Amino acid sequence: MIPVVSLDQFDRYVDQEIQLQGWLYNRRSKGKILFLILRDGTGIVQGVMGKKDVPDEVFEQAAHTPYESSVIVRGIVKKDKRAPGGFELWLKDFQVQRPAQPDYPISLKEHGPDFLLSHRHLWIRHGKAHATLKVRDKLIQAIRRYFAQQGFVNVDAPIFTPSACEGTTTLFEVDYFDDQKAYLTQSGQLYMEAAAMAFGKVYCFGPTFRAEKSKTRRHLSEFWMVEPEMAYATLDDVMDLAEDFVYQIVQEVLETCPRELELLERDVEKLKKVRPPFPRLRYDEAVELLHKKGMEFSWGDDFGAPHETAISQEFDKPVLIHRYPAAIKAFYMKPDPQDPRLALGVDMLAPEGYGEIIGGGERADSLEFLEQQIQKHGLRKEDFEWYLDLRRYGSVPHGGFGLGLERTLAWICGNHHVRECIPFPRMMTRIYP
RNA sequence: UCCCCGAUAGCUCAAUGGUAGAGCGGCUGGCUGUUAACCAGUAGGUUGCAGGUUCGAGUCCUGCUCGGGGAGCCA
Repeated sequence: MIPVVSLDQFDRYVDQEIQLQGWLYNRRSKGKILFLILRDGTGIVQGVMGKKDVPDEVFEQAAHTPYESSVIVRGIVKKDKRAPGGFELWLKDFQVQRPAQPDYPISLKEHGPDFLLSHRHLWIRHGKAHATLKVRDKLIQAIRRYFAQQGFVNVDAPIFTPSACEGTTTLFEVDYFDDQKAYLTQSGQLYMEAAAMAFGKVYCFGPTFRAEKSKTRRHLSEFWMVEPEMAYATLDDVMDLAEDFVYQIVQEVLETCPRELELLERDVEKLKKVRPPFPRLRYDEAVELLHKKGMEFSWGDDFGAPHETAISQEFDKPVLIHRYPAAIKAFYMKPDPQDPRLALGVDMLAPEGYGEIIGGGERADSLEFLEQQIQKHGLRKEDFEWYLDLRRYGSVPHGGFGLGLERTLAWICGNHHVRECIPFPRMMTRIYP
């Protein structure tokens, strides 16, 4: 019985005959010898077929099988220094499971973004798109492992929510529930605050939705966010967690994805520098830094993308910026006891201009203050009664943050655009495939 | 919503206002070590849509559609 072996197991089958179930990725013909590039989802290998090694009809068929036909081949695994992956497969048989049409659209040459995105369902078979999604899987595993090891309980937040978290303009409306509008969630945070009062340390991890009219390489309409929340935690605790968390997940990806990062041509030396401590700047200090660099900026404004890039360029690690003006932050942020103009919020900017990957902070724990804030922001108090209950029944200092998965992945992979960092991106201009 | 850029063969792109082109991919053939192989042949076009200027428009003008990049907003 000839074993069916996947490409990532080839090192255990050197000089043995195996079967490979996969697809024909590419072909080079040299007359009486065929080089058939095969992929099986776990990797790519060059199959070598000499005309004398197989019956004529098998050779003829292999020479003319269209790319991306599904094929089952039999051959001997050979170590070979010339092979990019270290192995070759000396073919003894080549069976076409189902021939592809001869007009497979994606070639190994360059394509434009519009074409590739319209063929995303096929594009994910190829090169960097494929490698990025593999890294995404490992990153997700690292995230879940980290929180499990730190004693966090996974408590997922709902996708449908009854009210806006902060303003209604960025929400997708859903018309289904009786008597009231519903929205797709833009954050699970408020629910995590409830969960933290029940379990201590919690996190949620799921899709979030923003109906922003944003067309930039940092924006998706649907993206994934992981949001830890801790009871009895201060802003410093939140910053410590964010720092250690980002350090650990980057380390794990470096360890588990060396081949993918190489294929992505990522300069891993830059990622290896991501070790604690990360620089921590007060908003005031960040503003000063911008002024020192000759940029115009008024105290009280929020940082735009050019400012974020300018700040992150000064460091070779992620940088934490904390204590923003309260006026530009969300209603639930706790004011700084040292200076009530400031809120105990923190953002983390990724290096190399990848922008904000984390936003969070310490939450307001006073019932009276939150009631004022809800009124000040023009929110409907009845929508937030459950949230206020958390302050009525055993309120404690607490906080957490949200990390955007695709932005983090774009940074780790060195990808230009977040749309390549999610299997099927949803953007303002794109809902297909 | 605003600003900038673009749309020509399946793909990536050329073409001074004067006959619509190349490379890749497809198809046919050649080659026993190719690495985005190479060589020869061949098929493939309503130049995004609608108007306008002109003897003549892929090219200039106007409007529209679609896409890309960015701003604002955000992760």
